[in-house]
Amino acid sequence: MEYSEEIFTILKAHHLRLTKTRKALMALFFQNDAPLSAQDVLREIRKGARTVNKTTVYRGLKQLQKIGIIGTVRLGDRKQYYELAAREHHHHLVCLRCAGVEDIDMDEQALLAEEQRLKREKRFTILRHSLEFFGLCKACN
Amino acid sequence: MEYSEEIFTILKAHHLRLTKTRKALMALFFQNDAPLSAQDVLREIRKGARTVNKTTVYRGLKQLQKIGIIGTVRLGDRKQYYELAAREHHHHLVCLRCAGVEDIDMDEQALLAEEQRLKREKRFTILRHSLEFFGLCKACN
DNA sequence: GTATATGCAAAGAGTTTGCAATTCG
DNA sequence: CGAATTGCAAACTCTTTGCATATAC
Repeated sequence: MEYSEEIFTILKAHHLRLTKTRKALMALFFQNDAPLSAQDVLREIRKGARTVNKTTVYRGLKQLQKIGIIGTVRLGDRKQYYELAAREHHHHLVCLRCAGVEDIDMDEQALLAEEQRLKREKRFTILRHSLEFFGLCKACN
Repeated sequence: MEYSEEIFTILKAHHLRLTKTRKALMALFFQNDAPLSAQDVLREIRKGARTVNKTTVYRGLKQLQKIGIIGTVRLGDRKQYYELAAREHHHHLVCLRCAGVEDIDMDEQALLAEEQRLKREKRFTILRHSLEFFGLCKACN
């Protein structure tokens, strides 16, 4: 998905307008790989000489999530983090010291097999999983 | 670890008294396999005709965690959940409909291999990981 | 012009802190 | 007795809601 036509179409389909705030949000997520919290988003947008209210940001994030443009991740603290949903499924490496986050791609064979087993043995239908690694990054080590 | 001598020794080593609240907390965790939130704990203790203040519960949970008797888990909402730390490492199956939680044990070969890779390729020291599955349980299916 | 967006203040959930009163050992 | 524990109220973080005003289409 690229930031322009397609996004615009999705918004229109949901009767959402292409406002300045929404544009700023999009730009942020298309520039950033790391998951962003509402606070992160606020801070970043404010750097760009725009004043935005936190309520607006919270509402904007929720709407983009609802229409499937961004998705949420939990990284061990009480915050909710957001990242582009179009990106392929991946997990995160969270540094416990500097709080930095790195994306990682890994072979999910084993996890998928496990999900099959759970389906078979416990009759539990798995819809998604969350897997994050915590530790110390290269710099903090 | 069993609920009695050893626990008592650990408490004493940390200058913690064996109070009624602490006893109630222990009993709960030794009876329950599912991770409990502070609210859960409050509700359960109150069932037993004891009145406990939520502050006391929050403080109690934190202390037991600090001395290593219980550990924390995140299950996708904003709450913190606790469970006995002595139990072997495991993961959870969370039902998105009834919010029920089941423990699961699985072969972690693949995850450990992945952690080795991260250590090698990214110089990231993994201290722990969190893996939870979300979906619909047998009853809610 | 009208439906959607925004800002502001206030409220809500979960959790923590300060302080005086209480209890364990 | 003295240190550890409790309860209560208040504060704090993250997030949501209500309502009047502003803006996109």
